Amino acid sequence: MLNEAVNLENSPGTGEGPERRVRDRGATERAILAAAKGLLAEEGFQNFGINAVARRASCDKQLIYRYYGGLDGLVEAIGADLGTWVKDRIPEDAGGMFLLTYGDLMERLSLLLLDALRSDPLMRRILAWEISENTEQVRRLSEARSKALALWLERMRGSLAPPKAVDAAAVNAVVIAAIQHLVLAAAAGGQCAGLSLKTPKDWEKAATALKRIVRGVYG
Amino acid sequence: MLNEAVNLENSPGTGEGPERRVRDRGATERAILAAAKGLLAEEGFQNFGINAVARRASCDKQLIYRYYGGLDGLVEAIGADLGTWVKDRIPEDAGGMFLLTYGDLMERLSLLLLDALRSDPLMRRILAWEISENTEQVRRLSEARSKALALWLERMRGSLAPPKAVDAAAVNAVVIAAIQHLVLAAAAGGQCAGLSLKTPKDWEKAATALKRIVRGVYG
DNA sequence: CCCGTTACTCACCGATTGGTGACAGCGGGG
DNA sequence: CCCCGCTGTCACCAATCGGTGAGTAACGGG
Repeated sequence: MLNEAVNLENSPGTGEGPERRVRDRGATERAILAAAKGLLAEEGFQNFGINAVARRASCDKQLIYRYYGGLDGLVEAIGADLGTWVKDRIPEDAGGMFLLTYGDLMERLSLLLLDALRSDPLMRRILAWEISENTEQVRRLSEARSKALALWLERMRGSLAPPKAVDAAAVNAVVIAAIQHLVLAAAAGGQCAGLSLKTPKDWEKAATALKRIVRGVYG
Repeated sequence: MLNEAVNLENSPGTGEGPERRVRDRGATERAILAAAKGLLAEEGFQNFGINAVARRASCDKQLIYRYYGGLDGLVEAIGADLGTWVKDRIPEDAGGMFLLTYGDLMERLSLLLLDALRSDPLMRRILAWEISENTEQVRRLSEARSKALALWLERMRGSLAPPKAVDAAAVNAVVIAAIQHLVLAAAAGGQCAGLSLKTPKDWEKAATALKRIVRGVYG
């Protein structure tokens, strides 16, 4: 019923067939993944859904089901893609790696992580997602992100052992928590606990405080 | 569902059962606000909407529009209600206030804030909401929460001045950021940066690390 | 040439969302 | 008394959501 005006002919001769979609599965898959990552990074997880991704990728949502098995699979693909994050963010020179003390190392790492997160909207959105939801979907993505972070830290740390006097794992977790929350709060509202986080000058202050904290613990 | 027995008399003398409200605007308004707070605290902001609140309050959503002017007004009412948070969370004895140093104070305050947030799901959800969205709605709620926190800190701090050698505002913001993120991550996934945050023993570790950090800065 | 596989599109489904207009029932004031 | 206003209920709207089944168009091997 109501099938009027459905069978319009689109004869190939007249005018131009606007943007002919080429039959290239690989390209389509890549377009979908890119659309998903871009959408998540720019809009956040709130409006992240099958329809929105398909709209952004300019393809039918059916293809998402076919190629990725739905949103879950797509999210998983994003997680897998996060593995490349590490490679992109490791300075290959390893120039600063003649650092002497664990304090030197952690100070440097803290600032590097701060900058890395500040310049990575996708990572931020995933982080915010982790905190706001606890579905299986998010949990798997979270695991991939956590693993990427751990790998990054391990690569950067090298073979320098932490001091035995303090519980370095716990202290580092607290420091990382601070960094992550600062970045998230800044991206969302431009401030955290009364401290403005907008201008480079603001960030200078935050970085100084962070350094002081790390130095206070590790000397 | 099946609201039969609504129009029964509510004579004050009889032992009445479960809280029946009959044409009582005040009670309805309170029920709506309570439903909104409970829903936000338990379910999070993801499924927080007119329909859900009305469902939980067992009333028609039209009343929410009438009495609060929609979700925005309701959220604002929650924000206003947050003012009571401070009063509920200040130990009146002020017993520990013979603290001598700023370091003593900040260590105590950090642990108090950690526990306060750990035991307050509503506050946690609002915090997560702030980080995930940046609508006008959230911004106003965020402001109320931020103000409540600042007031709490001020009341607890008393008249003890911070040392001039460090940028106490920035350092404290970083510490607060760490506390908030630890609590949020724990509530969501039970861990943060590889540090498990489930058992009291886990929290002991985190608290120790936090204390060490504060002491490292403020001596 | 035909024919099957593959890549892709479209129409439709039920459910739920935010939002609005109309209406019923009670109660107090004229 | 009647009437009006307040409280609460219901039906309905358009839009969007995730999800599915059926159909179409290109390609490539025989």
